[in-house]
Amino acid sequence: MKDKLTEHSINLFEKKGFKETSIQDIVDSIGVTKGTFYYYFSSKEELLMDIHLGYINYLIEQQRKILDDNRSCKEKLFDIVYMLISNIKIQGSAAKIFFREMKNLNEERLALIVPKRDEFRLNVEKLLNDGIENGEFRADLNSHIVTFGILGASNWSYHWFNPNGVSTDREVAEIFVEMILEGIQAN
Amino acid sequence: MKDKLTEHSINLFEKKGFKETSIQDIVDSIGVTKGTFYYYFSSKEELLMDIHLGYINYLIEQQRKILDDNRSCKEKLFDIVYMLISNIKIQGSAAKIFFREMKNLNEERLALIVPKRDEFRLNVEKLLNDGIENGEFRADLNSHIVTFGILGASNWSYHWFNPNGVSTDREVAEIFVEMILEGIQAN
DNA sequence: CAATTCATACCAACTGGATAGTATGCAATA
DNA sequence: TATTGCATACTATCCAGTTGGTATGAATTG
Repeated sequence: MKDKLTEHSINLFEKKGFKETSIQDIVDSIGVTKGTFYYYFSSKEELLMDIHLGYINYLIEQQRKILDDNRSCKEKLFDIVYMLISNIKIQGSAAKIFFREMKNLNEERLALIVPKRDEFRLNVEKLLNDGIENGEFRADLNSHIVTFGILGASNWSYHWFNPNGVSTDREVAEIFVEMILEGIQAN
Repeated sequence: MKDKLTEHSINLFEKKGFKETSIQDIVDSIGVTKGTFYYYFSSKEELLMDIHLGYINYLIEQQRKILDDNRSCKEKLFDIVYMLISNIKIQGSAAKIFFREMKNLNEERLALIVPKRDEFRLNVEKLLNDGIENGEFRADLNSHIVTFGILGASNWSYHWFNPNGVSTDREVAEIFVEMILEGIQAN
């Protein structure tokens, strides 16, 4: 029941927003009552925190698997971009909530989320630095800013990417990584 | 007074969110009363619409100026990316509201905003196609998806770019456009 | 084995506070 | 004196969270 509440909440929060979705809306969508909700969650914000943690923890876990692999930096970069885009199929609604509704968490809770978000980004930055050191990437790279660029392109896809559309997640990832690695300039 | 109300609303909406900011909060921040607000706006949503229109119309106008110039596609691409990032100084709060609070507009109003957002994107896509035709950009480019990548990297910057930080808007734009044009791969 | 206790999982009704929007009033100004 | 630019007071509604339950089944005990 707790999972059911969370799943339905994610759908409703995505469509209508956190503040715009009442507990009543959530429990009505399942056919239970508010008592049930407060049996599983102590507050609406705790539910939101669960959603945030579910999203970011999954991403970090997947990233760790990729980084622990014994592959080139280029390949790892592709894997991370691909993972972010393919994750839209799995967690697209949660992604929207994560970036849109973060302001509804109090400072304490934010202090648990923000470092995880930063960790994910800094891992990419480190990957770039490793690639610069081993000669895979250009030596004159500003890895800090470039990381924001790569993650921006990838993360932004939750705004437009349709997992059931004509382009697959893999195609998009390939196009993105080719742009990032080789550029769009004609030779 | 109308501009003052709008400006203060933008600041409050950015910090607390649209639904979380009451009309009372807005008028209190200026020291007037709700009567004043409803003298200038017929509803809270109309104010939000004004903010959305102000943001997107400004972007389209700036983009038009860039595209009408007689410069290369590469230069125009740089100008657009630079414009988007430097715009954070001017309209950063409105940008956050634009992408975060769009769901608070009704269908009629959304139907006026979404085409403008699409227009901006399609203009970039056309710029890429022009560049492909005239040989500035690679012929095998998927301009549709690459456009999403470029705009993603640029737009995402409102999440992290600090106009008063160490990197200037111009530096970020230069790093982004170099990544987009030349790629990060070592030769 | 039968009675009792107890935790689990839910339900229904209510409260207190907040909030968008309205109706009306009033002073300055043009 | 009519309009502009506000202020005041009010209404109707909504909603998070609380309180006090009930049904069920499993474990405990006499």
